[in-house]
Amino acid sequence: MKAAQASTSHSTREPDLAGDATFVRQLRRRGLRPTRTRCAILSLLSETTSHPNTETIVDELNRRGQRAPVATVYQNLSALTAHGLVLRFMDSRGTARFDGKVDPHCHLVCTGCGKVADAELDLDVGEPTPCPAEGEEAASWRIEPGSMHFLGVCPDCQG
Amino acid sequence: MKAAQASTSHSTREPDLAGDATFVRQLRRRGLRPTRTRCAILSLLSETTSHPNTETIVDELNRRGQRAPVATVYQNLSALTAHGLVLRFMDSRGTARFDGKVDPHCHLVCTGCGKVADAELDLDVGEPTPCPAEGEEAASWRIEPGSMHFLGVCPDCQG
DNA sequence: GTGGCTGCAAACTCTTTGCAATGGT
DNA sequence: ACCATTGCAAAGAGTTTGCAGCCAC
Repeated sequence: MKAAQASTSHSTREPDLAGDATFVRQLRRRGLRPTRTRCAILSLLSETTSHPNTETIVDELNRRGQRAPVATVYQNLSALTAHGLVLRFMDSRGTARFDGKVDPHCHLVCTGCGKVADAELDLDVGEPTPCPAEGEEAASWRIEPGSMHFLGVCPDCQG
Repeated sequence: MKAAQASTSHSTREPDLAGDATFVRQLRRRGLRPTRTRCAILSLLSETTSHPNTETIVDELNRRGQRAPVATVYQNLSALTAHGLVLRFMDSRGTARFDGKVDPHCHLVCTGCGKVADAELDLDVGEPTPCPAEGEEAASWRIEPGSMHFLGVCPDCQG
């Protein structure tokens, strides 16, 4: 995963932006400052497929020595979401879940335990056609890639 | 919509179960007692395509003279959901939304304002195939009909 | 140096829980 | 009469907001 670019210029304190140069670049490209917390969040999300919630992300950051208060993590996740670096969606409990994988795929969300699994849909689904229901003109929505979700019951919760 | 069956037997107080016989039957069939609140909720949901949240439902009940405290409405919506009489899902803000239409269709959920629109998908989408990711065996999920959701940006929120 | 970010606390919203009173069968 | 449901209050979880101090540019 490309070793840390080590401490280069400025001060000698701590390996600043302790993160992977890839994340720094991603953040800069979107006009976001590459802070340690953000790099750590991106790094963490790129390594998992478990669609963690905010609490889990905070815990994992702590575990990695990249301690950050909840509010900051919320803010960062909002910023990253708004700039398209991560995908945010709600599980069946109404808790926000995050996904570093932004390319098209879909999610199975368990209505029993809230678990989320990635899924593939073998057919190439085009854009859904909004029903021009009450007042809603047939104007088109901008659908986000990788944003398809199915509610269901996971194997563990069946029975 | 089939006029009320009027007061039949028992007491003469208030038109009890002031609701449509259809809803009474639906509730009984699922083993739920047909209370006024439940009939009113079912009636209300059958008349709208706006996927109201709990607060909106409470307001609408009040407007119809079927006053009920929030907690009761929450409980009833949970019961109705658990028994498959209504569909519950989360909008992009993590607020629960309800849909009286349980037959297969899909939802567009606006990440900007939280609005939800019904949509049709012209192709017959089969079951999604879960990726057997980390620990998750290829065991199959039970997918609920009418539970497909897309995140996107509605016409009003674009620009 | 300046403006964005962090970090801590407090507030807010949505939802659930507990329990006595009421209502449906 | 019995048990589910109501109705009210209070607690709980997740998230947002405010503001002083810090850091990236």
